[in-house]
Amino acid sequence: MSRRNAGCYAGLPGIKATMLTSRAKYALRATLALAEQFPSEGWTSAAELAEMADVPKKFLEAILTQLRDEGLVESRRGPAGGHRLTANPATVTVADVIRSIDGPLAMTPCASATAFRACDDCVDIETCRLRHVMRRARDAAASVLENFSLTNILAESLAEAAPRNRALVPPLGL
Amino acid sequence: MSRRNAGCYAGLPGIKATMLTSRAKYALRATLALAEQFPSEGWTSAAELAEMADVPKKFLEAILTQLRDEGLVESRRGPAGGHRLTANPATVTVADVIRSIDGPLAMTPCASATAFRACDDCVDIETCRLRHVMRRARDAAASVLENFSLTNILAESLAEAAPRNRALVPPLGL
DNA sequence: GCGAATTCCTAGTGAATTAGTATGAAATAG
DNA sequence: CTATTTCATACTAATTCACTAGGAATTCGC
Repeated sequence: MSRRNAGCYAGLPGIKATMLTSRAKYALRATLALAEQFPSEGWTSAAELAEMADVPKKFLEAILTQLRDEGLVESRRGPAGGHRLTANPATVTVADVIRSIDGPLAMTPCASATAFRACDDCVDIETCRLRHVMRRARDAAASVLENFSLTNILAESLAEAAPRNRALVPPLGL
Repeated sequence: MSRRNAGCYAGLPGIKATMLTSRAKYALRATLALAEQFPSEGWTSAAELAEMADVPKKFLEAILTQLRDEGLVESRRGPAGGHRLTANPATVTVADVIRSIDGPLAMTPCASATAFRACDDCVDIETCRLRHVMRRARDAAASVLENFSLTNILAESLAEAAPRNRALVPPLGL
């Protein structure tokens, strides 16, 4: 099988990026699909979600397990079982989902707010000249990702569908 | 040999991040070292740089070649040969260096300003609900990384050394 | 031109990660 | 009891990462 995320910047030979993994992208699509179902009392099966989010079913199962381990979703076995968000999607941010799957947002461990530690090759963290920039870059990205909830995203795509209501685009909260 | 960047978030089992590669971190340390030499007429050898930036010499050679291909440094062979920045370090940003080595800053190709394209698994880029957030996150990070020049970083670490002069911390330019 | 210092080029290596798939056990609704 | 679902473990093939090795090309001082 060909891998869908392979060589994601493939047009530019040799150039690749520190990107989101497929897992994380799929997790975002899946949690978004779950957010649409919220707060129905029922459960959405992995098969349905795979269809909705266009993610390989078996792979999605693994991703949902991880999301469950991280506390973002809960699941139930058996017929009529499935998955659902544990919390109101208005309180679940894009940052939450990404962190659950791909780990910290920062580009270096020493710039992480949630999982700070020195880089393995760090000579002296006190005199490191890169930490501050990396921290500010992380903070800037985090302030966006932490202020977009799943509900925000849903609302934004609705606003998109009804272009008259452009003013409804949610505030950034920078 | 043990790898210095291996398992960079290792404390947290299973959790890893979309981080800077060692290459990019090393490239930053090396260009910073080169910025300190600027604008001396001479050339700094890879061996010296490896020492200054604490990077394995042979690996640094490969990194410098890449930086040269990207136009950030120029080199000269022979005794008294070496490398130097092609431009004033005040005009070279952290974003430039990262992009030269790790590629675009965006976490998805569809959110890239410099290398935009649809994700390989993109169903329909028009209705994609994630592109906008990812783009804003990229923009936020880029506005930091593109406004820190090598000279800025050097100046900041100087300000650090002389804590009386806190006001000298360079403006962010957000 | 000679020798030494340096970059430059082509390969290669071992480990880790990624993007999945396969198989079957455990739970649960009816 | 049975069908449906999650859950756990294990597996694979491709790719990437962090390097290293070895030697060719270039250039300087003499």
